[in-house]
Amino acid sequence: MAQSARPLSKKEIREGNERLILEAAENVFAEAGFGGATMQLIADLAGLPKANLHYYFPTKEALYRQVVQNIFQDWLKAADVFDAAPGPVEGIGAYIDAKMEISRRHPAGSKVWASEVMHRAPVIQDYLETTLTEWTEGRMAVIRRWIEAGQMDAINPRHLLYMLWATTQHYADFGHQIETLNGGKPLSDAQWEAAKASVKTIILRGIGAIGNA
Amino acid sequence: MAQSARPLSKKEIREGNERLILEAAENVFAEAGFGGATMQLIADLAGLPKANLHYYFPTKEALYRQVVQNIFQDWLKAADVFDAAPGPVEGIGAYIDAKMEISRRHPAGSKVWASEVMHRAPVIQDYLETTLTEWTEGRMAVIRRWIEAGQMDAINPRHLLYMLWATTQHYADFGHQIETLNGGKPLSDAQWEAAKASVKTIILRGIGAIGNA
DNA sequence: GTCTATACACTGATAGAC
DNA sequence: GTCTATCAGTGTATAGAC
Repeated sequence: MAQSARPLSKKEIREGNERLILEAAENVFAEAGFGGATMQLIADLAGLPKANLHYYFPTKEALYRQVVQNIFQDWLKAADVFDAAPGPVEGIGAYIDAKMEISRRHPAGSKVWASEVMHRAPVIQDYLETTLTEWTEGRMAVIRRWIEAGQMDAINPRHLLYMLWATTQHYADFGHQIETLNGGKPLSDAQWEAAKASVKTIILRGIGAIGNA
Repeated sequence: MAQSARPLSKKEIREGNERLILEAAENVFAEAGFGGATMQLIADLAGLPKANLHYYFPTKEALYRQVVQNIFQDWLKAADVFDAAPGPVEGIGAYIDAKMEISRRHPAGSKVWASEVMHRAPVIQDYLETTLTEWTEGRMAVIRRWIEAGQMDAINPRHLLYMLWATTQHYADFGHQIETLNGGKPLSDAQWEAAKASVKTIILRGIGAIGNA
């Protein structure tokens, strides 16, 4: 309601519309896939004429590319908790919490990423080969240090990371299946807490970072 | 090379062509998604004219539906090992092995299923509500009996099942990402064995079904 | 920067000869 | 049962007035 008098600058208009379009695009790409999504659907959801989308993003693929890159950036941020932690209980525990929270709050982004990877990453293959590869190596080194320090069992670090990704993202990517098996209702707050607790308990016990109850 | 003389019966021709088409369709749907797949691509991969596809399957959606139903049937079969087992070590261990083997041998099917669920199951929603719901309830009952018998910890059975699905299917659905992180090469036999061993170790220890090494 | 009208390509599906 | 030719519908992208 503020700034009712001053007209928006061109930069502000651009940023506002781009955000509108990107948010709508993320949802439509998640629901329908790249091929099933149409610029018309995205335009309708964003509340703009279709031609305006092509004004801000030259092609459908350019728009899609921006959506995927934004998602990737969010995920990298969520991983900061990993390094700062003194051991696996804190580090992996916080990482599970962070990724489960992303699955809950931004399921569309997770689905777009999953779809992109399933289709052999036509748009973000370079990210997989550079940024993600380096990130993975770094986190594997952290896990190896925890193992050497006797803070957890000698688990294969790579497959542990895959299990963390798989389990947490499953709650977003297969959210519809989970909801159906929950009687058609979204998980309640308590059910989300139970999910997080189950994942953390099984994995942290499974790698020998905590003892039996 | 046998039967070079006798002409194929119409039934044999139909069955052979349907198998060809279904196999091609599974791969194309997995690679491109439902919206991105075209009847032309499927026809080319099957080595048949496009019009023949419509002779055997009236619409693209009917063909897709058959592909998804076949995948679902395969998965139900793989779950038989669960019930026959005397305890979680054998039951869950064999289930992990079976699902990892499916991810390795039929990754396309897994991807089609994942894509279908991610898009809110437009085709197999009824299966989720009936067959899958019943199957899940049955397996949860088995897990509860194991818990009551003291064969494993009091883990939430539902979230344990989700973790089993997530972890095993990840190796198919995200196979491209895993391959990229493996230097662009598919996992070797030894690496697949390491993957299976890691998953089984973490989960079976995590639920208290086996002790520390 | 916005939006209507439209060009152009492609896809699913069918008709009809063989 | 097979296959070429084709239609109707839809999608991306753009031109051009405002």
